Amino acid sequence: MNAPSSSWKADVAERFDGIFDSALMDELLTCGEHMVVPAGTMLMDVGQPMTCIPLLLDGAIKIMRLDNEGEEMLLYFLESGDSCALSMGSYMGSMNSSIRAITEKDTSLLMINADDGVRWMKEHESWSSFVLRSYQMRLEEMLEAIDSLAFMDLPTRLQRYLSDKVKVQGDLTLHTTHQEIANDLHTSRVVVSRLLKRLEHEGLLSLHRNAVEMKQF
Amino acid sequence: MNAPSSSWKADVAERFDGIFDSALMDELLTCGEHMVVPAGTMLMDVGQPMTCIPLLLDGAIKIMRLDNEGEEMLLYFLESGDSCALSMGSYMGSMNSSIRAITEKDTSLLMINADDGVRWMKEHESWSSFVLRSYQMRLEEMLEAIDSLAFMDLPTRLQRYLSDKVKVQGDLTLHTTHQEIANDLHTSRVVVSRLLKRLEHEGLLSLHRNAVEMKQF
DNA sequence: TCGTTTCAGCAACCCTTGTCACAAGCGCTG
DNA sequence: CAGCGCTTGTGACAAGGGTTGCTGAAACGA
Repeated sequence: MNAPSSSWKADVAERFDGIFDSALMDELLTCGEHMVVPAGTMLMDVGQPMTCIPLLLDGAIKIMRLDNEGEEMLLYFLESGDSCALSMGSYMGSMNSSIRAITEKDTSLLMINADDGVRWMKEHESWSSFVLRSYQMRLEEMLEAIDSLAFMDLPTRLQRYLSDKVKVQGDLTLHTTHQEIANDLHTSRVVVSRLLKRLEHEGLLSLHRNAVEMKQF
Repeated sequence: MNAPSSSWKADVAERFDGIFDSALMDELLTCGEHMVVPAGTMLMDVGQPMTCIPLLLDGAIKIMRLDNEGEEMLLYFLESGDSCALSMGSYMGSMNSSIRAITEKDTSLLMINADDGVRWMKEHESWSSFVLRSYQMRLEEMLEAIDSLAFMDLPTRLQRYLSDKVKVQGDLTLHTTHQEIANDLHTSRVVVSRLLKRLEHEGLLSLHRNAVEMKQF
């Protein structure tokens, strides 16, 4: 991320080495548009047309579902090397996003034009194979989201959330507020404060203003 | 379903007309194995290897997720023309099913060997396109499942469930027990009885032994 | 026909989670 | 420094749902 901006091509080559064949790699480098976006940027929102397919080079993206009233709910995180399968929807009938995507960290992306993505499906087997694997991974992450909603109680979900977030952030100290956590878990701030306090008493973490410092996970 | 057993080929032709090109259609008819299974048959279970891809000609299949203790939870129904995207997993690394599939009605299926399915991905664009569209539809059904868990209360979920079931069954009278409904919604029998009673008082349905008769939906 | 099993109704109780109200502390800005 | 907004802590309470135990009725099988 700190290297000169021209180095993203090396990054792509390294990240997708062994996944994309070399012809496709060339196309990626010429057709793809590289961008670096700061944490907290909304990359995509519900109802927006999906004109491009993001490949994640570095950073992390939070994928959320919204209900009619605009209430959020975290689905999963995308990490380096992932792609947002839902944005493949453009290949299909549904042209509009049904989810919201927000960068969780400063993030380096390669944006692929949807038309190119569609064309490559026929031309490059390594691409279609990547897309399918990507769908499969998204499906499995959705299943995990369902598991946690259907089978786990809130304390457990909170711990899972904190662990996931530590892994994604790569930092034991999470710079976030109780309100934000509550939004992601679709519960209320008071409840989160209560549970966090309990975990602090159990010695699993310590609480600070705008920060949760995990001891273990 | 009542026609002579040789007529399934006509059924396939009709069902997938305009979706598969004629060359692929021929392959389907030669490679596919047709089977009719009675309602309540478990077609696939968690942990089983997925060696074939089912195409649904007629009937309906209930797709469920299980937790560690074997507790069930309904994800969605597959209906005529659908395919089980999760069974495409064989194309990817994950060879084992993470879901359970049970026929909801007497069901007519065309089973495709996974190897054939993989081969067709390269050879027939109408196949790869079908597979992708299928993934997309499954993803969207999963999103609905998540919506209902995250955003809806139990009375609402129950009504949705009953409506869905009426649509799938094609019959206003559902031949089921409160216990079964409770399993699908991952709650307890007593709670379902309570809520159904309330709906009966509201005149939305009437209750009988082993049956729920919907008035409207 | 009789005993057994399955299904549904009901009441009482409890736990988890959500809500409301309020207070206190931090940090920023005028 | 005074004032304000944002964040967190806390107690009391309400509601949704899950649990237990028991009952009677319907279906079923010998």
